[in-house]
Amino acid sequence: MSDTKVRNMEEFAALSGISRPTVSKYFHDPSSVRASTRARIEAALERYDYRPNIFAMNQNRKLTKNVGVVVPYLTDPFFAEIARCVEQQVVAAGYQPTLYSAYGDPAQEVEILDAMRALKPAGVLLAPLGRLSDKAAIEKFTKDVPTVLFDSFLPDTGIAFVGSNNPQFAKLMVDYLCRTGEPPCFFEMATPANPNANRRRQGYIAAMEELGHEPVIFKAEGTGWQFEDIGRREGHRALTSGAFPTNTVLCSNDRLAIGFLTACYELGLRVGRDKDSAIRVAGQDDHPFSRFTCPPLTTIAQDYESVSRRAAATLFGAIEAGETEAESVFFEGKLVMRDSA
Amino acid sequence: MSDTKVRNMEEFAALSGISRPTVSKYFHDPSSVRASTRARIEAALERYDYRPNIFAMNQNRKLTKNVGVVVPYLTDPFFAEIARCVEQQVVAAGYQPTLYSAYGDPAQEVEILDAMRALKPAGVLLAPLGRLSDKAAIEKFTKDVPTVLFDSFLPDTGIAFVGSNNPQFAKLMVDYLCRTGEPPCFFEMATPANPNANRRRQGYIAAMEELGHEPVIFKAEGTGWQFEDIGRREGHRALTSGAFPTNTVLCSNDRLAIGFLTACYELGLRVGRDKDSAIRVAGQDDHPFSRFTCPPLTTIAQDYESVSRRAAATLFGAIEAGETEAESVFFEGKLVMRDSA
DNA sequence: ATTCTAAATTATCGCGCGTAAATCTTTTCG
DNA sequence: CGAAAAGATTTACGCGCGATAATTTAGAAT
Repeated sequence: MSDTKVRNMEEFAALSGISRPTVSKYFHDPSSVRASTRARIEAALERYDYRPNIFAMNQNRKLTKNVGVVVPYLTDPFFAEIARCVEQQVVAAGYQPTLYSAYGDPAQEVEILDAMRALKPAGVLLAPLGRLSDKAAIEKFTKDVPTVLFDSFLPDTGIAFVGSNNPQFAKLMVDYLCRTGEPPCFFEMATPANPNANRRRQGYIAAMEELGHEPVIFKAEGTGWQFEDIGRREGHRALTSGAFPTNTVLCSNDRLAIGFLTACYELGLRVGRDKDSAIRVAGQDDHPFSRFTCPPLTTIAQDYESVSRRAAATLFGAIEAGETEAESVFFEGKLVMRDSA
Repeated sequence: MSDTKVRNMEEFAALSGISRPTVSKYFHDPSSVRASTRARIEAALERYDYRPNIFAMNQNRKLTKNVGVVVPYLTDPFFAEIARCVEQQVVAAGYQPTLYSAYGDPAQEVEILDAMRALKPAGVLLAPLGRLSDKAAIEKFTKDVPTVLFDSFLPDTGIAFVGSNNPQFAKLMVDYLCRTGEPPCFFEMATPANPNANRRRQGYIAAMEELGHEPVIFKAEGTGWQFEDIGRREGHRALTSGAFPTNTVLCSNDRLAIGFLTACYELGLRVGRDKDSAIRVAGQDDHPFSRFTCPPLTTIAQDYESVSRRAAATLFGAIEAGETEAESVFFEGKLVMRDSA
């Protein structure tokens, strides 16, 4: 690579012996120029290290190659993991992802969308906060920018929704737990921010009734995104107040379960499915850390890979075909048996 | 807000009764215009909802108000947490953060820096991958873009480094462990990606020798960023092979410790500092999850808040003053006593 | 060799804003 | 009240690229 600094496309075009409009076409779509000219441009690209000015490029383009990825809370390893998968898909499709986190704040979620509008993204993959989201603002945004929702469903919003079949999660786990021991009690947050929690509760109730058991639900007090804290504190309260008529607890999600396991430990309760154990604990999500809890957590695995793959595919399908609606998908969960239940 | 759509600054300037260059000045720095004109502009802003085109803005600006934040691996809650703090600081300073993760890949780290160069950021807060980083590429980048390094030190690179005093971490913990029981063995990765690990090892050795104990180091095999996996697998190996002459293990970081705790659990070893326990385990970092391990992990807390605050302050100080060098800072860690040691 | 067509070239405009110089206006303060 | 200073305005140009129309060229097919 030469040390010559190329200032703009004009100059680069001259150096490569190709006219500027053709070079412009090349950068917009390399396959749109003849193979021989393409080779010459790429040869010059090797020598002179020129890159078009993105600001000048995007100024006159209706849409950029940017794709926004928005998650509710990036310090939650679950969202960090799914964001990673989604970003990977976006890159594979030839777009450039930009990652945003609302950090649990609905106002910040709206700000992110506002800022993104100015960036003219080709599309957005959005996992909304859920109950606290400014639904009107989000719906309005999705009318301006092609958006696929994932993880957290909002009605009548965006091109499509891609997520998990949450009622099935709970049913799967209830069936397993009843098959192998006492029927589970349900441990969830009193006011869950995420609508998936409601579907899991409903799935739990339905599954229990189907098997002829009385559903028992403990509602953990507390708000915010410090789920482990809540699981621990309210786990103490539930366990010491005898809130559970059976020896089995199904937590609404793994983070609650992780806190609940801490509470069990601190109360000297041995957790597991063997005879010596006092209690069985299960979660839902297959959180990256659930393999390392003590004991490792039995849970329902979300299909991160399929969700992100499908969400991205739906978005790019819509962008390229110009469709404004597509079919929503709910992926099944898989039971992951570990030692906690 | 009127429904009139304002297309550009020209039009907005006309609507607000101010000349375009003055409006331009206002957007660049609202305090640079007279209070009365500022009021008129802001009144018009209320009515007409105009926002300057960022692409056109940045095209002719040498520097933007963007600040890049780069971390090695965002699905590591430690980096997610520090990224959150850093982003907060950047926003507070009136800049717009953009978050990137190299996901452990040096090539991707370089790509991120390359892409960022094109975005003309005012500055960058960079936590390098460490040993695997393309140091030459990073050093070159820091010569073009004001960059403050954090977490992971690289010599002669950037404006300054802001991180933790890692040797002190180990010393603090060794002192505590020796004071309250048997001297610790050190459990670390054989080929750590992060240079902090080396300083922690050195700190361990120095502290042990100072107290007249023989340092014992177990090197866990394995590469990559799945530290918990490595801690668990190699923990099994270490424990079953009798690699630890004492009943106390200091892990190089909390993620290794979390995996190590799982190994202990699976081997039926009771972890803790009471008489009934077979082994004491300690970590370093105060990882967000270390409060919820079973037992909760005794560790050294990194001062996330101070590190991010200082890193941001150093960067903005340099940007505004145009300095190219500043003093590096190493924050002390604090002992967090929990039940594991 | 001729013809046809796809591709490249030339020429030119426009995007929305930054920026500079010169001029005009307002505020400040002695 | 007047002069100096600070701020606003006008005018004009430039940034780097997208996009278009008219023209020329190259490559493939006949």
